[in-house]
Amino acid sequence: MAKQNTVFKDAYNRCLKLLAETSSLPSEPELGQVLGVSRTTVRAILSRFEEAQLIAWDKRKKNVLRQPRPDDYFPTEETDSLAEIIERSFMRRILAGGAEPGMQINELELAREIGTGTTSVREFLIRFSRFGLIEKRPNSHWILKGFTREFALELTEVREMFELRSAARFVSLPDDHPAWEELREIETLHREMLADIDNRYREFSELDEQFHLLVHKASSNRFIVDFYDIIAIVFHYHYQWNKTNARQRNARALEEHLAYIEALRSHDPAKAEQACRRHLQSARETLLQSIP
Amino acid sequence: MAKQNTVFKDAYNRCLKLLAETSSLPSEPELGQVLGVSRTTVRAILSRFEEAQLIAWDKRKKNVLRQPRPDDYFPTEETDSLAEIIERSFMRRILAGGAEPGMQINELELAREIGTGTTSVREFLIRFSRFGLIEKRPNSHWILKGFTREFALELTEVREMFELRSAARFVSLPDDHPAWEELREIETLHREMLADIDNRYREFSELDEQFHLLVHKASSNRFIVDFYDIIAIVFHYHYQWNKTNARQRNARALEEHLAYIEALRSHDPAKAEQACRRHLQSARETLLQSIP
DNA sequence: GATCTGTCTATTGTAGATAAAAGACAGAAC
DNA sequence: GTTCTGTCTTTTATCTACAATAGACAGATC
Repeated sequence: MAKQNTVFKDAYNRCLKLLAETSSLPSEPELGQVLGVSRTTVRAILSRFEEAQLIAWDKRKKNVLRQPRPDDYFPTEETDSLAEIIERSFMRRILAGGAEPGMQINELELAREIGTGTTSVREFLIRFSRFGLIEKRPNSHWILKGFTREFALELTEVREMFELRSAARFVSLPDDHPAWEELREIETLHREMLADIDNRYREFSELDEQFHLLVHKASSNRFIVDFYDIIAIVFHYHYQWNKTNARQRNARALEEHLAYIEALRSHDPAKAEQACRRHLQSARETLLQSIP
Repeated sequence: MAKQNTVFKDAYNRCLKLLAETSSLPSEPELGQVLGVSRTTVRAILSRFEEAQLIAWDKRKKNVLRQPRPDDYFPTEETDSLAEIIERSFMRRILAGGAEPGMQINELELAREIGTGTTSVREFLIRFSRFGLIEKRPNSHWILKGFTREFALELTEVREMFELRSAARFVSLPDDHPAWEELREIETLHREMLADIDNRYREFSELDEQFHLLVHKASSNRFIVDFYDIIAIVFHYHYQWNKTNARQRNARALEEHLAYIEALRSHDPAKAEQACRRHLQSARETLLQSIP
């Protein structure tokens, strides 16, 4: 197989949802826009819809014939891109399995285990190497440096420098900057989640990422914003992995975020710095606690 | 061709130099150590030496038969790894040629131009993307973000944060830390270069990199040290590219480095910070001046 | 008994091939 | 005249294959 058609399958599934809500589909370019794919893919989807007798398609007319059934959808396993699959497998291995620092990583073995070609694994490792968890020996293997205490400390050190600076920039953003509106929306989400924390605490990870990314973006510095990728991936998998006291930890973090948001709103740099420091410190502690 | 044998050719050339200075070569493992290659490659080199009647090889005896001639060496173009070739071609294109921001980058076209396969170009672009100069549109092309004024400002902002912190760490290193010895050596090189500045100012680039890397390493933070790669590559090509007033600029930078080194030596954080700031500011100005 | 060599195997780096996806262009439909 | 569709070309994502290189092991040499 040369290329997975995951783009097609994922867009197909999303298009099925659109189809469920209307009696006739819009033009090809418009669909492409909405689904974020090219017209080639849109046309492939429409052809398949026609085959499945979901629509009657004649040039500009795309009339819906019937509602989609559950078995019209492609199974979700088939809609993930190869890169996502590799990332998940790899993170599971290094976080859960025997992740001793110094271990060698073998491209071929990884590829076989994941059931994919070496090229994709190799490209993943190259991309992943910027996270500082692995290192390449040219013409030879990769070395796992491990998710160690040092790693966490180095990561949080930089994170704190960057986030403090970003928060300082944030407070001085002009009032008509769209970030303020976004901050307000995020605040609302925080309050909603906190009101129903027992049921919703698992959703915190995503909101956490959204909030901190917004803060980092205020730096207008691509290196600072890009660095947030590293933090996000570490915390993302960290949340999946370490579930002890999750409810309580997340509730506390939500409270801290709210204080932090309020401080940003005050436009007072000193208040913002203080709230930021307080939250970052507890985030750091949480992370460190999870490392043996 | 599956794999270039540049490792072999480069090691062969270096081994020729060793051969010129002795009457018999050491053991295979020792040669591998010295040349930084595996025994397989060492044995390939020895075989070739034998064919070229440079040595008489019988098990542990590797007696030199004649001195190497200039034409025994492989031409230097053949000893560069593919990655180096691609990097150079690419940097030339984006720094010298029409480097309008927003331009699309085409893997296939680049590969054809450089005369290599797409895989290598692709991997290079992935690795290079962490420098923030290009960005990928999945399933589609890369976009050149360009060596712009914003890029330089964002880069120097982070650089200054990192270097100030590293310098602060440096002054508090214990007296027996090897960094102090290295600093002394670097200082000597500075004085030597300054004494013969008219002839040697072109060598500054390399010394500059060595010095700042030493400072960054004091941070003991892999993210800070890794970030220095970006600075190094930008300044490296920048020096090659912008030669106006090179002599004068480099002389000034050398003086600033010496003041900076002295401040580090004083163990006084305030002095170090001041000297660091002063130098970073002029480095920033120099960089900005070269951008249209 | 330590180190070296001969031989063999496993893995990486790179090219080439191919399906999926993007995108360009001309003519058709509004 | 703008937007859409049909068709075609180009480019990317991925697999497979193979030479270069690394690395392992047993027996030879010191």
